[in-house]
Amino acid sequence: MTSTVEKYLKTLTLFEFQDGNNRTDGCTSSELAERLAVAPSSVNNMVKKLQAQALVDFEAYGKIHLTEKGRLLGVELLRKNRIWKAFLADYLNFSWHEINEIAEQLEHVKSHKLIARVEELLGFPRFDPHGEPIPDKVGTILVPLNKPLSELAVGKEGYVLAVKDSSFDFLSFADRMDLKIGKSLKVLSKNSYEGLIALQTENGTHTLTEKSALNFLITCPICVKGKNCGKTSCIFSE
Amino acid sequence: MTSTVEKYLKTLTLFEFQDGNNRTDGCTSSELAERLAVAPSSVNNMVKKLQAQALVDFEAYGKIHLTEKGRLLGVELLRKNRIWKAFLADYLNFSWHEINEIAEQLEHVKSHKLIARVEELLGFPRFDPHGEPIPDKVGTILVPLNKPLSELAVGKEGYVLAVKDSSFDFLSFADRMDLKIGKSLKVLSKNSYEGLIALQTENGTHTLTEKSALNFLITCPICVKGKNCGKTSCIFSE
DNA sequence: TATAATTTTTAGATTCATCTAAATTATTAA
DNA sequence: TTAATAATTTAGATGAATCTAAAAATTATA
Repeated sequence: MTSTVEKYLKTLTLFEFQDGNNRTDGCTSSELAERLAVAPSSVNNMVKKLQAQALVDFEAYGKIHLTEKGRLLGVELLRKNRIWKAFLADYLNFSWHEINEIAEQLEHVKSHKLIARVEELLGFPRFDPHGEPIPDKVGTILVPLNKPLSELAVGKEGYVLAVKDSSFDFLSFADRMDLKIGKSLKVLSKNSYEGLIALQTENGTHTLTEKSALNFLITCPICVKGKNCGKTSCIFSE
Repeated sequence: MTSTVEKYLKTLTLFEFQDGNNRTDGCTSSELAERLAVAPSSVNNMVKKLQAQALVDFEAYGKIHLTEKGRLLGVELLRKNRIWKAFLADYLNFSWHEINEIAEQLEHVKSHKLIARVEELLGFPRFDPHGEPIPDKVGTILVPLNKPLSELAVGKEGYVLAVKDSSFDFLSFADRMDLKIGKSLKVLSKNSYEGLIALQTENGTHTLTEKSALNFLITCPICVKGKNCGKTSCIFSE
């Protein structure tokens, strides 16, 4: 198993869990090619090899689907990636936007024991610093309830569970507004004509566009655990 | 800079600092080939490429020498390797003989900031868990005073600075006698006819052959810092 | 010093992952 | 339904790092 193969499997797994939901309709060669920043013909080439190892299902001109074997390996990579991210943030004080590049290298280190020990050191976290769920050892991914910030009504309160854009510019922007994972917020007002949302964060008040707001996934500290908080300010009430 | 190139540079650097001394007579292709577990022709091929990048000096049928540029890169790899080893031992409780394989993967992760942060987390250690010196950021390697255990007279006391054999069997054997890095010992008696040495360790008393004793490098906790302890039981006195 | 043994180098092949450019198949729109 | 457009696949090439087997050079031995 080369680390290139690992990269393909991880990316395919991310496609399956896009938007927190299981997606079974697979992905196309060109979608995969774009995500991997590689030519479509390279994907085509590699997918044939993956098929020969029973890691994907594929037929000419069709969609690419992970097999159960491929999915398990892909989820394991996702697990490694997110545990390392948590380590970089918690133990080495890396900021949000510096983490991705390093974690992508660390995830390819081959040692089950290593990742288990790091996980233990961190106290078995369930989410990485971007708010993404960390799969457990048997490959189960717990996807918590959430809503994009853009759908929150005025007066609703919650905290940031995850962000969907991981570009440097976006993460810096989020940093400035103090909209980091775990930070709480309240919707102060909405201007639906202009598509602007005013927020109270732990930092102060900020205004952002609906388009950016789409990239923040919000949840409720009680409801996310499977309970029901019953508050009217809860983003899941009504 | 591929990680294969890094492996070559690191191994060449280890040749230069063999036995704690600077060795300037270079190494041959076949020596390098053996250490890297690769065919001599592969080395020959690669050395030409390294030369094209001014990382080594080499001419046909001659010895391989690192250039200053190559040496600096090699020492940096050594530095990374040893900092990771310290991390694996101190933070993740890996045992002595499990560390090598994992550190060899971690050392190729590309991020100066990462290794600097890990070093900081560990409190800027000067030696790795095998007792090998950790080069500093400018590539200086501090080689502490030491003597092989086999040269210690009866009554001398010291502690284990490093071990020279890193085979699984040897390290397990050392573990059993509690002759780990940093552990103290005293020479109780010597049977020079049979070549046996009796020791008091933190663990109890043990007997080992002169041949094994050659693989333990011993030092004095005071003298190693450049001072002079003055005790008669010091391994550097008389 | 000539010959044998060893070491080093060359030559050519292989595997992995990628590319470009051309050919093929699928999809969309007129 | 046919032509235009887009996506996918094939074919052939490239670069990295390796290998084996044969040739050349060096070193050791008789």
